[in-house]
Amino acid sequence: MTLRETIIHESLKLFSLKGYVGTSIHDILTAAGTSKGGFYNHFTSKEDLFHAVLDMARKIWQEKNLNGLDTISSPKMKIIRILENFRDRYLKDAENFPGGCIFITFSVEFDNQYPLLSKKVTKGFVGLKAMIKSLLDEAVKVGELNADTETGPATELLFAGILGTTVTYGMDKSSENLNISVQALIEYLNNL
Amino acid sequence: MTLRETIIHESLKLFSLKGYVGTSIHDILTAAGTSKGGFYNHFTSKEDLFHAVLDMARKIWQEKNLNGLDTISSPKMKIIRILENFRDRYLKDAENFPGGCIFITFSVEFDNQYPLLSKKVTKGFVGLKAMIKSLLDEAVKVGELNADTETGPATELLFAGILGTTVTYGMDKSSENLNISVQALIEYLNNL
DNA sequence: ATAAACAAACCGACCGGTCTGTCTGTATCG
DNA sequence: CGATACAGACAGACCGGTCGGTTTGTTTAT
Repeated sequence: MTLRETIIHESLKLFSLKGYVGTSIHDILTAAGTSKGGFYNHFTSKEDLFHAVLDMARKIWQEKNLNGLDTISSPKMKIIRILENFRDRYLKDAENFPGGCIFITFSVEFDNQYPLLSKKVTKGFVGLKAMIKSLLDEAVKVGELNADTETGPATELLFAGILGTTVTYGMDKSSENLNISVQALIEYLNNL
Repeated sequence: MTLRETIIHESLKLFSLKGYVGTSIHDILTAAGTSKGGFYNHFTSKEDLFHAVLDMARKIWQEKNLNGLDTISSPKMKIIRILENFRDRYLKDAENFPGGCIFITFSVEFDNQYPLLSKKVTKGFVGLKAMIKSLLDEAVKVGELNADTETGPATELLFAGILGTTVTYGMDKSSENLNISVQALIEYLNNL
């Protein structure tokens, strides 16, 4: 692993644990075992690093949450698979996100304060929400859900449920509650 | 309003907007129109102020979310009233929480980093969760919900839904999405 | 006169970022 | 082949500015 990669990966973990503002360049240098010279040889600023970290986090998010989705044809089963991936592969991924979902941390840290960074983070959430909505619409189309199912409210509930579960798991780190929450969301989907 | 009260109220707003660490003493002094002397005459430290702010936030939370609850006897209607209060009286309360729910901000900011402060913040969430659980149990008891209703998962879903809605509203500040989310939670409760 | 309330200069620690210098690997010469 | 030139990688001293907190001094009310 190159120094640049090491810095990005260590920063990802530190940002997950302490947030962007709460993590100092010094913290990063110590974790990556380098110095100011090493850092600024690869990044022009802390914000430059942030963008690199966010890109890496996005890649990991996709790998974890969309895993195996291409082998499933049913849109309803696709949503369930996302929920299971979210529970089993993503939230518990302490190697990359020891402090919990980095997007939640960023979004809470940035809104009202760093609109530009906030906007970039929010984009990911919008994408997830749109994906859920289009899968629900498709499920209605192919008859997996009743034709009169209101996919708008269902999307909002599933999306809010995922976010809320993430926050809760960040606080109590309880696998048990996590399993119950996700199971409740799956059953909600099945009862639509 | 005394200077102490002014400082607490302005800090509440600033913490809601920028978080605890992100808000400097200088910011607070400017907002409250005072100086270091005025501040440290009433508080021994920034953390001392934090506790005062948290106590005030808790009071406001109760006033807003539990409003009118004592006039309702039905446990199910009580939960619905809480959800409506949460939507109409609490989240949109820009006077006290211009940057959104301060407890979410604090919990995300503190977990993994300030365990003592985190624990104090988490206590409030635990209380809300327990309240929802006991209201659901009571609803089962009085026959408002089927006897075989699993109140555990329902509690987790409602709780995660509230937290997720809070995070979402903090990001997009969309009243429309907020209304849809809360309505979806109410309908989930009615379909239990 | 006295004490509380407040203003503001000041302190050391730490912040992100710059700058200089060293060290190492490789290309280019005789 | 061996000496030299040079570029990129990295170390760490250093910069101005801001942080939370202390101290000193002044105003105000009793």
